[in-house]
Amino acid sequence: MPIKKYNPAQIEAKWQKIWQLKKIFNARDLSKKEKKFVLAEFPYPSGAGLHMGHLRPYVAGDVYSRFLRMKGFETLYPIGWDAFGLPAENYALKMGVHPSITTKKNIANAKKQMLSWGLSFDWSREINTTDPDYYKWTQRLFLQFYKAGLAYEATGLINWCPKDKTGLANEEVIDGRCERCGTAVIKKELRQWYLKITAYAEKLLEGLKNLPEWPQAVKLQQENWIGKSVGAEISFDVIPSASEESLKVGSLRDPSTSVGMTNYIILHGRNGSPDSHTFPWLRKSLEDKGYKVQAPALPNAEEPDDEEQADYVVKKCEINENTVIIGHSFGGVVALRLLERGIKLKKVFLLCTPYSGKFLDNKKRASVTKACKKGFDFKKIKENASDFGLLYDTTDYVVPMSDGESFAEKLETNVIKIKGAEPHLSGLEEPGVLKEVSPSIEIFTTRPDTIFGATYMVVAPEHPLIENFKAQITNFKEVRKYVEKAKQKAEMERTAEGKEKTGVELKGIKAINPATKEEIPVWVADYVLWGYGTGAIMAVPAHDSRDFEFAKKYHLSIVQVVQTDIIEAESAATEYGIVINSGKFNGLKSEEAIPKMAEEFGKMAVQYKLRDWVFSRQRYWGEPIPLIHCEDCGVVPVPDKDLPVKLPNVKKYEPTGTGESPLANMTSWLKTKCPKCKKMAWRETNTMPQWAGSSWYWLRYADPKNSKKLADMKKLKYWQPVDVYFGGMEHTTLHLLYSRFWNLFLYDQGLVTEREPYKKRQPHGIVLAADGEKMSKSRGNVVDPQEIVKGFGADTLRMYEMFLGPHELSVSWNDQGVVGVKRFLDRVWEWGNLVISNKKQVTSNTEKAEKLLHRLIKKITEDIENFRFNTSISSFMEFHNQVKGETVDREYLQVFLKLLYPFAPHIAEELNEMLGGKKSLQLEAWPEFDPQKLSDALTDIVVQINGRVKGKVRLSPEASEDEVKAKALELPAVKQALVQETVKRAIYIKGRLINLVI
RNA sequence: GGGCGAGUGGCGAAAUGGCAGACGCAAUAGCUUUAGGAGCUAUCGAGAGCAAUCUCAUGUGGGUUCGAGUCCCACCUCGCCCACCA
Repeated sequence: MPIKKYNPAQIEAKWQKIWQLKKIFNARDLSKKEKKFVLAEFPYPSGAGLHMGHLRPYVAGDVYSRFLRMKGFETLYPIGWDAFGLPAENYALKMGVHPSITTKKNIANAKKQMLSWGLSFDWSREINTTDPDYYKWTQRLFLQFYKAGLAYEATGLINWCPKDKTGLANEEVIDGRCERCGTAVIKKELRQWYLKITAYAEKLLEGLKNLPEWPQAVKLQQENWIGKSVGAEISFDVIPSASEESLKVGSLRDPSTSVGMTNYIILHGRNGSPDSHTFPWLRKSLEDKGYKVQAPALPNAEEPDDEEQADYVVKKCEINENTVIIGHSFGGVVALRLLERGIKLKKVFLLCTPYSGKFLDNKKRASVTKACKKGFDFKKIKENASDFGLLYDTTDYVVPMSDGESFAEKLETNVIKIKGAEPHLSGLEEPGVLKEVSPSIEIFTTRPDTIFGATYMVVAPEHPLIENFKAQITNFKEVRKYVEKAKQKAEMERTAEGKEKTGVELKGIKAINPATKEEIPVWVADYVLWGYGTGAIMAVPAHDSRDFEFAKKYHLSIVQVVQTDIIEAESAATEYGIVINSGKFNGLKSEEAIPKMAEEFGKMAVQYKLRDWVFSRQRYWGEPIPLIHCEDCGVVPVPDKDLPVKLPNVKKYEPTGTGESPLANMTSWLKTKCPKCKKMAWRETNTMPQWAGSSWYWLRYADPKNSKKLADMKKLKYWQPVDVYFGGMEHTTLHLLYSRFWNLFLYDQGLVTEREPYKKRQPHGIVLAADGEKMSKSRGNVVDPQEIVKGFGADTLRMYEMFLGPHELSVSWNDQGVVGVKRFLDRVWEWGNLVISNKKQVTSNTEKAEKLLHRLIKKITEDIENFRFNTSISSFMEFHNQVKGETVDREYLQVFLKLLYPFAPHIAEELNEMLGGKKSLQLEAWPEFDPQKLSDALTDIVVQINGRVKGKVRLSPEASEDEVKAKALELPAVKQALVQETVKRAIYIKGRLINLVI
């Protein structure tokens, strides 16, 4: 009987249709069976279609899912489309086709490709991030962040891609370039929405410890990205340095001659005077630091009138733009009245200043209450002072902390809570207050043990100290020039390797090293980064190589304070050692000195490299941020009932490049009503980044059509977490980090049942072209998977893709290699047909065939469980090479087809049907092996002499050492070796090997 | 500069510390075919030898072990990630 030719095109189309019709891959919610959730990263549907790189995780997930279903698990293997993003929009710009249209077309094409590969997705759960029914929930979750205080708007220097004309998150900048288009990223000062991922830095780090099934490399990469450092925060006082002139007359510092420098006015409160409370001490302390201080005795201190006292201050005190007012209690009210009058001040400190006019002790203070009831004109107040400091006492029993919080809200700042020496900050000495009111530079260091060696300080060019001390810095012109230049430089330039360090000293001010009490110079240099730590450092040139390099160049002093084993003449000694030249700390080891010195001079603190996530994009094709700006109510979230905020159809999606979204031109969409006060208001015009929709998508698969919730809680509980997540290494510090963050947050909000979303992460290597280079259009080395399907069939494509190499390693595609797999499938087809068409019913299999089959079951099962697909394919080939001469029955063939099914499902189904199988192999149980049938009665045991193979003896694998040894000694090669030697020792590995030591 | 990973035939690669190179590609010879292709059979790390066989071989150099591609140390090369991160 002629054998029908193997025709992959025909049988593949046939089975793909049957699978779809019977919906056999659809997962059942809340099934009694144990569940498995297999996930592969959903694709961005680009115009070029899916490529070889997509195939790898999808086929791996498919093999695994088909295997799990046969193993009896309720298996969910879903798919969807991550369809918002720049390429669709850029294409739209070029061709004038709306992104929704190109996206639709691309999805249809990608889906066709996936179906042609025979992937067993549950298509009933298909999702699309650009579908309003989906992004309604993306918006809703954003508001959840907003309401929890984890989404905030702030102006800052952000990464900006000049080509894509949008802001970028830190994670989207790869080697100083835009992750999407490769353009060098610049820094731009912009008002942006941020998600406070830093609030989850510790949780993201901690969570990694509970992910034993994640590859170490992925965990390490996330750990490094979060970048936790433990060290100390230490404050260095800043003082005006002696001017040239004052030096001439011999006095160190004469405050009266320092024109334009910071000066202080202390305003006492009700029932106070310049000589009461902490004021004399505070005054002396500030004067000791070199500042001019005025402290008027205000009129009618017993029952004060705010306006009268303000008049008095104007009359009696010298006030200019560099004046800092410290207003204690009612004195703070007076300071605010000055600002209301249009008097410009540098900074105002409110110390326990009343706001409500109500007191915790319920006593009446009529004059104070009266003044408070008048209210404050905060608009004017904010206009006239550049900065505020709100210091409130946690032990105060008169003025409530809520008064401080009210001021904080109106003045858009935070309350600094201090435990006073006496309640209401009225002790004779209040060091907490002094620390806050006197200018200082906060630094972070991991080496507080070297503080005695801090011989200068460096601030980043963006540090506000520079502007704050504008008046005192004598070489300000030079400084400003340096700062401007540094800000203009692209990040890449600034951090370029081997670049020589530059900087300018801030002449006219000095810092005081809190350990040595010495005055040290302050520099600005761009080797200190504004974005990390506090944007300022104490420089210890003896023990930090960067500081060393800088100190050498600018001839700054170098003081060694740690003795290390390694003697280094021309570089810094950065290792731990024994502390020296450090007073009472001498002799301590660095490890011991670090916590001790941190406590002495500051406090232990933790810093992370992770930055908050810049979450707004100035582009069209993304989820609109669901917020409304109202003149009276401020930022108001769109109420749930009005979600989704649909992306409007616009004619022009051209990015403006100004930092405004194209949506800003859509007046009709832009104008809306404030949900709170119903007055006219404006919509937020920024859209969300690419990564928003994918930050929660796996949750939606549990219940993709739910219109009431992002997913039903019971269904979530059944399906979560993802058991295996297939995806690329490139998402480690992008999607994978972001989605863990969202999930951890949603867990804290009680919206999901699992802390961590993915139990196991299975990364895959890149599929390279035959030349070992990345496949790319420009190189012309792209292999289109559809060409392989056309030429050889999907089963060949799938198996070859798996056969290329280990799943997690990069592999090179080799066109010639494909035929090897095709040949194998041809032979399987032929062999199958031979067994099926055998007229004489074979009733038993040969012993050898039995052994081969049970070994294969064991091997394939273990390989799939460990994602070693490449060796599975080898084993199939090896099996086939050995079994083809043996006689086997039909059941035997069926077991083989079950094993083959996850890898090459079409051919397996077809042969199974020809064999008389009535149902899909998917519904069959996975074969079990019989351990009894794995080995032969006799086996070859290797005989070695001194570890070198001399021969083999054929014995039972259960043979004893003596038996094996006796037989081994009979081998001619062994006899010959033993002519002049004797066996000193024998090592026997049961059933495998004997080594004779002579 | 820091972290992680990898170096095995002409190529992709395999090998719980136990026969290195399974499996596949390419190559060579033969059979088959009008030819090309495809298929089938055999050979296929290097060197020596008529041969049985022997010697050398897993980036380099040491070490541990009865025995090392595998474990340890140092070095070299490549890849990835981070990077003036205080």
